[in-house]
Amino acid sequence: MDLGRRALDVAPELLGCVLRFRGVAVRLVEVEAYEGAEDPASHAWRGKTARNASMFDAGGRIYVYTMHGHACMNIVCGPEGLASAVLVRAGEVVEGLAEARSRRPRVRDDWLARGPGNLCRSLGITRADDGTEFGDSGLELLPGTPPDAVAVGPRVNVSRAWDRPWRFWDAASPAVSAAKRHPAVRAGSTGGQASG
DNA sequence: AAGATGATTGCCT
DNA sequence: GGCAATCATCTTA
Repeated sequence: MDLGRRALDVAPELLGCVLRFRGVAVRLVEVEAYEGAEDPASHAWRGKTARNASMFDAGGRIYVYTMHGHACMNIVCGPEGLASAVLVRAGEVVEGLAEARSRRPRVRDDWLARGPGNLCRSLGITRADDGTEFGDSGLELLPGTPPDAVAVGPRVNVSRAWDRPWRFWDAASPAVSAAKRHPAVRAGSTGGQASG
């Protein structure tokens, strides 16, 4: 995966890829692109701050922020200074199931990494991991099985630029979050209906 | 130093 | 579907 390109190009290709960290690996099934200064919904829209600094680094590391007490992670893309990143919203646990279960008790396996906060909890990612580079601390991004059908639609819970269809998800995955709130505006190869 | 905000979750109706 | 919980970060004074 070439993370030197902008997030909008990288995001759909990340679907199906496997993210491994701290004994748990997830197959990515839902992502959103955020395009820095040109994107009013991005944390980087108003420039660099102490919180989003790692977003401005060159692609190949993660940006982790906390929101309402939950951690959320982005895969930073593009050249240094662009602040282009892909929010990882959901995945399916494919490795370290016992470990993931212990971090999220009383949740069905399909939903262990459903939602950005839940995915980070399953992987053991916290704000302290902000800026970690792929290859460091056991953080890995591996090729995997791409979805049969990729659905595209507006991003979830953003108050600005809500109409940009920059959310991509595996139309067949039960781990995709919040599909009810926004309809798909376009669908991939098999034309799958995404929300359920 | 205090108040508003937000790329969320989970429980209640 | 609606809303309260909960908190780091940013804005404003």
